[in-house]
Amino acid sequence: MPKRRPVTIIEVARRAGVSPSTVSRVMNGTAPVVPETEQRVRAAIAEFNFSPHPAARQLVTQRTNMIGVMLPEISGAFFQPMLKGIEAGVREAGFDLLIYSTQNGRATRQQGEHITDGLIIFPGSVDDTELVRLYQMDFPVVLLHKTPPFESPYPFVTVENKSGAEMLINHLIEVHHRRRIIYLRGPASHEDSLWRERGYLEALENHGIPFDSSLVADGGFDEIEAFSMLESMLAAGLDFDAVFAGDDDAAAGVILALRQAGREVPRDVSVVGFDDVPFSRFINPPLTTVRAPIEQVGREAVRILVKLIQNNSFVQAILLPTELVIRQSCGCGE
Amino acid sequence: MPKRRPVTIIEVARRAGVSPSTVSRVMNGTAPVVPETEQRVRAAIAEFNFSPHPAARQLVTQRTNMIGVMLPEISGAFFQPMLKGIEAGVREAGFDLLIYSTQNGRATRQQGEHITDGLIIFPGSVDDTELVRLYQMDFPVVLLHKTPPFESPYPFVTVENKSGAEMLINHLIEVHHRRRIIYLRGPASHEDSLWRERGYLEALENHGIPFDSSLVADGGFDEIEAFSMLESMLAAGLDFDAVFAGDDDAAAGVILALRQAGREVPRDVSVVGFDDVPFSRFINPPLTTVRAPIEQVGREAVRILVKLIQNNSFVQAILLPTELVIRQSCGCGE
DNA sequence: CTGAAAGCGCTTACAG
DNA sequence: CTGAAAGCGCTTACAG
Repeated sequence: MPKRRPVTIIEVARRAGVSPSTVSRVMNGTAPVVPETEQRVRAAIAEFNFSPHPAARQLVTQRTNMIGVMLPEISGAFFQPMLKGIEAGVREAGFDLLIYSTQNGRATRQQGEHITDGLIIFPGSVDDTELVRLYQMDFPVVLLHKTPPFESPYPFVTVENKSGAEMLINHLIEVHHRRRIIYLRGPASHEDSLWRERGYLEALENHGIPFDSSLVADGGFDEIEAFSMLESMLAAGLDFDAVFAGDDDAAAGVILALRQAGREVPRDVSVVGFDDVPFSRFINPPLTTVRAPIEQVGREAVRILVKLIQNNSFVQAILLPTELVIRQSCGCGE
Repeated sequence: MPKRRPVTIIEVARRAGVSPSTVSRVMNGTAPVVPETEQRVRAAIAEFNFSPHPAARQLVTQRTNMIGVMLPEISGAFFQPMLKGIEAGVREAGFDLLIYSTQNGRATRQQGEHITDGLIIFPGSVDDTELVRLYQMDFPVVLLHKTPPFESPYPFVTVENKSGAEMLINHLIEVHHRRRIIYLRGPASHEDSLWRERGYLEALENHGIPFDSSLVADGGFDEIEAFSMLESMLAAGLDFDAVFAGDDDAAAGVILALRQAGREVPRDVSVVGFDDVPFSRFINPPLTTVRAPIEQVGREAVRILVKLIQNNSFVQAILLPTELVIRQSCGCGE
């Protein structure tokens, strides 16, 4: 706790021989000020290295100048580029960034609307009734990778999951002649997983491959979880020649489990992921995946949120395109 | 911006038939209140779902209940576990987490001391004169992976870089008989890099291997930078049989450059990293490295910072132990 | 145990 | 163009 109290607007005003109102006006450019006065004020501000106390300003303006992001936990390779995009956007817009990780289900979010001018919300961090409550009080929110509940039509931004997954499965079928393709689902709260599954299903159907429910299981978009799921599928003697791991983290776990079981990737089994996170090109073999513009998703979300905060104008949804990235885990370029 | 103004302490007081003071006292447990009154107050609070306005409280208590972390940019695999540890610590202590990425050198930090009760500072994000300024006003700060300037003896937490690097190099020399070992430095502002270099030097010396300055270059603790550095060393025809990449990110870049040049890892060249970030076990070949307890570093830093904020009691420094993690990029277990 | 009053550091009508 | 005053929503001595 600072011993030496920071200087206030009063002392600056006194120094410049004006009223606090005038200092406020030059700082905020909120009313015309005679140039000569302005000079004196600026000099005093500089001399004291004055910066206004945010809490005081917040109290009267009712704006916090902060944007919050709510996420269930800080994990996964996905997280870094996403946060990077959000941070960049927030900074550009002149806001500060508050991180809420609702880890362990602790409900700190109660005050989310007090401490923040708007919220960016990840799947799994805020439940629908809370969302509705926020909507009813007109609080600015943008959803990430998640469509809003009917009663709170907030804008959302996500990526083309379905067509991305379809490209992936088409490739596996058409180029590598795989037919027994496992799909590992993500957490139930992630719509990404749902759409990817639909893409998977549709690609199968388009190629006349009958759906086998024993090939679909939970991978949690997570290395460890995908690893153990694959282990048990292997132990159960399941017959398959490819796996679409759900995302890249899960794909890393899958490849490890396969190797440990003596199955060679991609010779025996093709493995593909989703997202193209930074490490995907480095793993063994380099991962064939779909590039999701994660960082850009974060940026867009902030852009929309800031508009919401400022003008109340808003778009309904943004769907960013995905792109097939062929490396070697599918069987190409060996 | 919320249309429906949130309810204030006044309305709660009115509802409960008491004064705002009393409501404040039951909320903060700051003075004894007759049980029966307390009941009424609690009922009113619950009825209105009241939560006090943070800015108002801040203004009078001069505490923000926020901890800030300053970092130069959100990147590197290192970042995720570190932030995870910090987040967990902050949450545990009942604070909120503010992220300042001083990307592009934008100086938002000006108000860091206003908006935050204490700061966790990464190398490269805040310069020494700013640090001294903060110290002079008794502002709580903990440094990460960085020792403080003489005039501002803040506590810091870091890991055993030197002995970690030494273990690594010893292993390369003793087990794999490497003698021409490249060391790739990190950014100049990172003391980690310095200490690792010292460990490298000492291990060399202990084995009677003469130091060759042409084997030390900049890798930036970064995939891309390490990749190009290795490319140019290769192009220059430099003779070497191992590379200590500085950290794991750089190691990934190094391995890629080596492979692209037709050098096989680890047969032709051993490669080792530092940190043991999550992806290191997945790359090809699995990376031999040193495990730095990154998440724990974050947690410790918060713990110390919170003590600083509360009691002003403090420790000088914390040095967390590192541990050799042998996988295959060094040449083991092939 | 409880209330009335002052005050935290700003901004913003309202006068002039 | 500028100042005096009120007020943002709390907390905390000060009385009682």
